[in-house]
Amino acid sequence: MVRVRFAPSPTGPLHIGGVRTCLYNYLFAKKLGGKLLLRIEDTDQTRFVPGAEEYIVESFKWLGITFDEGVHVGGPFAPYKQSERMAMYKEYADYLIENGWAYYAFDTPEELEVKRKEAESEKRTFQYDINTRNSLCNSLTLTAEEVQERLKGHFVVRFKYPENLEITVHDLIRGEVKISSHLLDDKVLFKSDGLPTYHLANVVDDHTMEITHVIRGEEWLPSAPLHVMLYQAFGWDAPQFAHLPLLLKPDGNGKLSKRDGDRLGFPVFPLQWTDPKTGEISSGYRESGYLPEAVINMLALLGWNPGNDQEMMSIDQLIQLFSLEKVSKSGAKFDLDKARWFNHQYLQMKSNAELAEQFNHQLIEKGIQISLDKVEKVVGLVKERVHFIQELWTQSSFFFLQPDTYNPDVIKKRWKEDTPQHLNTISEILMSSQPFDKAKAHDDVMAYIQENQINMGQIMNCLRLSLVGDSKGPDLFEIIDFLGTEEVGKRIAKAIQEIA
RNA sequence: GCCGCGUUCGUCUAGCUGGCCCAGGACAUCAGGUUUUCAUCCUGAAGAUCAGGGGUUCGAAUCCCCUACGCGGUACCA
Repeated sequence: MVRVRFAPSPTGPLHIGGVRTCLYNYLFAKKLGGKLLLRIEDTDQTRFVPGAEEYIVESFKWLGITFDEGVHVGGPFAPYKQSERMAMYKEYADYLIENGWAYYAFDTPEELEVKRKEAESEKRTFQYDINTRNSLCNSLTLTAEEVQERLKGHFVVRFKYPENLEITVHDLIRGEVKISSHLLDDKVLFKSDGLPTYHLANVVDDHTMEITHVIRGEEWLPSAPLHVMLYQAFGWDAPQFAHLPLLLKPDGNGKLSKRDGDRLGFPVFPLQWTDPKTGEISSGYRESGYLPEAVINMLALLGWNPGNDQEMMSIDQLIQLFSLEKVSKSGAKFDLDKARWFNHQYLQMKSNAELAEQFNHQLIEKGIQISLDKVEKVVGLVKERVHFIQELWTQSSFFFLQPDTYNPDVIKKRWKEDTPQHLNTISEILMSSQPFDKAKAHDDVMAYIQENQINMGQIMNCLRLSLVGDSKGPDLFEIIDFLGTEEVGKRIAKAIQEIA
């Protein structure tokens, strides 16, 4: 049974890269009939941000990614929050020490900082490792009595890499990654605050929760050898590893960050987030009008592809087609235009009724009360030109409100001296068409234009300008039909008055 | 600095077991067409000497080596 996990730390809003990591875990699990669990890695209490955990849960709820086990749904391996599993980590750290896989270290952060500075000034780098641990303050160099004494104060537990060992990580995406134990530093496994670091907690939890595949970001690749060694030290079978390529910023290189989103004007987070400390607001995909299925589809293709030319894929299709072998090795730059395009595609697939219902909320907020089937009618008329739900309003406001400005460029280009006269006549023609009939109105107006040999482009654009305020929008007679002849008459009169 | 990972059109990528690739698709771009307008849509074009250099081979984007560049890591953070 395949069991995978997504294990974020609650240090703020969930980054879109994290969302993708979780998506791949989800697709992988679903494809293989396995389980996905959500574990909260909150071993660093100094970085805890209130609300972050709830944010994470809500984000996946919005996206439709469900978990089989986790903090919010429970499960047979509860608790799924590391701060609630504290007691067990100490035992595992002790086990490592007893078996010679780890040691106590008493050097203070300040002392180590001094060492680093020293080394730096000599163009060297200081590392707590095989080469230096025997000259530092730890249970390897101190007598048993001294160690006992020091254990009453602050201490950390460090991993003790064996000498002359080549460590191999088998990565499902990258193949074998090898490194010598002499190059690795003796990572802290257990901090002086009594909590484990990620490295220990992650390995212990993954094992006890029976995780079979660890699918995570590439930034973890350098510490994967440690994790492999930890499994070995405990005598456990290691899960399979797969390190995903990074999500890069759209311009230049480097990891996509919150700053890039602010700078380039696109969301880096699934949901809008308000920083509880500074009150700073970061935009989210949901609030920006993205459809969850579009975000999923777009994200899935950033670092993976089905091996053919298919791009539009529902979540079920993604599950069917997904495989880690097709995940690419290099980082993917975020493409805002492609994201827009996906949203447009998915928006077109929504029914008019569904969009109308959402759009109606916006209308009500703007103080516009109108029957739902009328809203639906408008939605049907403008949907195809809209990329985001919010644009429904900018593309259709003239259906509900009289224009209060008229595009000066259009006036300049199309509005002639005899325009008011023609518009008035057209207004009358439309009025006389009772009951109103779209097709007949169209024919009548065309006939008028023909008879009087008026430039059609000119008069039609002026008519449009009067009703819409600009040279945009769907079929004019659809607009007229929706507005009703009385309203059309009013708007023509108003336009003539204001433009003249 | 050291270690690791990576490098095909502007972007996401196809290409994985060498010949069907003078490299295919999509987004973006440009040009036409549709439309009374704008947008959508349709058609087409342009766009990568496969990072560079060496090999191996009858033949390499595909295999090997070197270099360059980029990124990641190098915390008592995850």
